[in-house]
Amino acid sequence: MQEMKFSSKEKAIFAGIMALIREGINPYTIKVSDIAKRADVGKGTIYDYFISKEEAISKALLHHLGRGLEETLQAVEGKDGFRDKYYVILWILARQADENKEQCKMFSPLGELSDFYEHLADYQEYLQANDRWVKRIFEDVFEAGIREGLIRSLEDEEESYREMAIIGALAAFAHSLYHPVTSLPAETAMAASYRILVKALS
Amino acid sequence: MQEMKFSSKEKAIFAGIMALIREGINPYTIKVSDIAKRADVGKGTIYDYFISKEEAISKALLHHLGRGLEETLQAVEGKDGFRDKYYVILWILARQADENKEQCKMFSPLGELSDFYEHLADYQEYLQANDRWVKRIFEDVFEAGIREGLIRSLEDEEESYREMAIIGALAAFAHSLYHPVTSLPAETAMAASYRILVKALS
Amino acid sequence: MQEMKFSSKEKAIFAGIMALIREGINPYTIKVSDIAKRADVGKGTIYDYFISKEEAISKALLHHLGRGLEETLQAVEGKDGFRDKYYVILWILARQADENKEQCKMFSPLGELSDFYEHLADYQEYLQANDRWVKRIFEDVFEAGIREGLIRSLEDEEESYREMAIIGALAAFAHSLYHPVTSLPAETAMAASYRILVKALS
Amino acid sequence: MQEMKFSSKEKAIFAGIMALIREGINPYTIKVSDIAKRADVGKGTIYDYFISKEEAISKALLHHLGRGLEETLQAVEGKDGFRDKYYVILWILARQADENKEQCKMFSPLGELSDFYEHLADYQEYLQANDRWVKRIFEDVFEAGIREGLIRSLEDEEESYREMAIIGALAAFAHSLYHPVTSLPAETAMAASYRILVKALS
DNA sequence: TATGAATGAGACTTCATTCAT
DNA sequence: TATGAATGAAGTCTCATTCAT
Repeated sequence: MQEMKFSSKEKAIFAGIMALIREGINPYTIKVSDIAKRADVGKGTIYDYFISKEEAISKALLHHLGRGLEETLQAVEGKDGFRDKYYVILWILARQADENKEQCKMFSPLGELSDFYEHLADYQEYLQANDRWVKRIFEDVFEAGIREGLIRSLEDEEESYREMAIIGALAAFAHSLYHPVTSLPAETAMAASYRILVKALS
Repeated sequence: MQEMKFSSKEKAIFAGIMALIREGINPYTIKVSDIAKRADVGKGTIYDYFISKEEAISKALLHHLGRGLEETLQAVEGKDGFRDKYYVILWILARQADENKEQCKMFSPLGELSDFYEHLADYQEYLQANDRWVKRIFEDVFEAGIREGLIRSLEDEEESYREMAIIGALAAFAHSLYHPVTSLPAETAMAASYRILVKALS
Repeated sequence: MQEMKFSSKEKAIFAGIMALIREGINPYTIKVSDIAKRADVGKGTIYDYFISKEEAISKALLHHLGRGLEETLQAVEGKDGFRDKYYVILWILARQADENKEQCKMFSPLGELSDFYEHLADYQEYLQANDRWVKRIFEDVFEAGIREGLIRSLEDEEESYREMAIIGALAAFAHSLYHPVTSLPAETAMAASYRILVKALS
Repeated sequence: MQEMKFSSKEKAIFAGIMALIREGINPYTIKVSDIAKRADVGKGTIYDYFISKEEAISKALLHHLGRGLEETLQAVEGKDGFRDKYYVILWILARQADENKEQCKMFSPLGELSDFYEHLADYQEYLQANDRWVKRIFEDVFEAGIREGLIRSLEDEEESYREMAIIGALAAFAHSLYHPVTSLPAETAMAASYRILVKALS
């Protein structure tokens, strides 16, 4: 997955698409001409590298997701304690909430853009690759928690419980970021999310 | 809010839109002609009641959401214990996961359809109405939990913590429903969700 | 075939297409927007009646052909003697050479536009209908010739010879009309064509 | 005419174009990239030798036509009697009907591809060159016929009659080759064509 | 009030042509 | 000289919206 390199044009197109999304344009309403303008390539060039607009957007999204998760893992590994590792994820989520909304999807129950991804021949492959990143991120966090005695070491059959707990804790935080009515200070929401996680796993 | 009644044509249009979405058509790709066919009305009629396709879909979605939340509240009130009340919500989520994916959004951190809602003049009004439903559902559940001593009565400033906890617990369950790779038995996932909630709030 | 009536829009589109062709625009290079402009209808209207540009042009051509052949038959039946009947066809060909080039195709060895027609589901049906018109025209001419003793009555197996003879005689005339280098007075070419026919069949 | 030599690239391009046409691709829908692929040259190379796609196709077609006519003349000259000379042309037409449809155009009343040729600066020159070939072919046939007393020697003013007769006889045969409904054995059609010619000219 | 035939702006995509290498 | 990656003009077709009935 990581080995597959992209040409400079492909990378420019990906960057253009993500720039558009970051500006708040809905992936479903992006126009080819916008992508071309943003990526500073001709419209035809997009079709030299992708067979359709959908494929270009799907691949851009998935690629971005993969890169984001990879960076998240590095950030988590770069921290030492359980709390710091978890907070790193929360900060990344918070930053992404400002910039765009895609990254969060990985931790979210909803794959709203699946319609897009389904256009993709290697959809499942991509998705599994991303799942592997998520797994590694979670494992790194859990190991620290267990080492520090903050969370209990669970038997095998409860592995899925642990995963649900961290997803829930992250989703609760993400909800506070995205939900327009509630406006909670980021620190308070982070503390609450961390508390949910620790209590659920202790 | 409840007072605003809809004409039979409006209701037919709402029903047509929701039928389409339930069939798996993405709200962004619904065509006016599809709605008209589904609702068994002329295309022009839609513009007699809504100023644009976006408004029709937005209102249909929000109306559906409101009705769903109202029914959820009734179902929750119809149950007696904390556990049963919470499980009723989980079962409703599970059913909706089969039928469509919209309802869940309310509990989800992501308002993926916000582009649609934003076209709506009375967007905030609608949203707040739905939030009020959610609040009432959660309160009913929490009261039972406190009565039964299963969850602690929290001070005011921690109200948002309690809300985040239930949102997280529900989101964790919803994630297990929607995420294609994990396939956990519904009962196991429900038990896990309930456990997360109780631990977080005890 | 003849029973199929066309709506006023369809007829307008047919007329627009034929007007374009009569102006010398090659059927392969006609643009949808040109047709729409010529027919004074919206571009979209064309797709309400035909599934593609190709279908619209094919049907226009075939319809025009059918109408032309029908009129030719009537003109031939309206004349009395063998010579006059045949000359009517020649005059029609001469007129059409001025106006457009399609009609002649029926009498011509080449169905150059067959690429178009092949897009048509009911291509064969149309073609056979036109062939039937051609047959009836030829029969009417031949009967007069036999009555007048100008051409021999042929046995059955030689029916195809007779048909080839008249096609050849007509094609020879048509060639003189279209071939840019030879410029023969129309009357001379007609006399020659008639002479070829009579000699071949006597 | 013969003196104009073509470079190997030009000949490769001509061959590529004719290969495409022989495969049944309509000259109007040929793509430059197809030509390049077929001719095994770069797309840019085509523009080093021709100013446009149209010119390349036109010249390929005309060149092919000229070569075909040249070969036809040689074949006709290679035969001895009137009948054999004429039949050689018929066999060539029959073979070409299998392979492609272009060659026949010369003998046909219709220059359907004239739109192409008109793009050509030296269109008239080309056309006249081909006409000269056709004339020489016909003359060779006629001389034999006169020598054998099968056809009458005509006065000057009737030269065009003789030409029309042979064109008509050939067109009648070509029609039987191309018209999809009639399916006459080749030999029968050839005999009929020959009979038309002899009767017309006796 | 209700309709759906008609519209045309604008989307996606193709492909002839260019030009840096 | 030869190439083919890149371009963008221009094509086909869709579909939200209008309006005469």
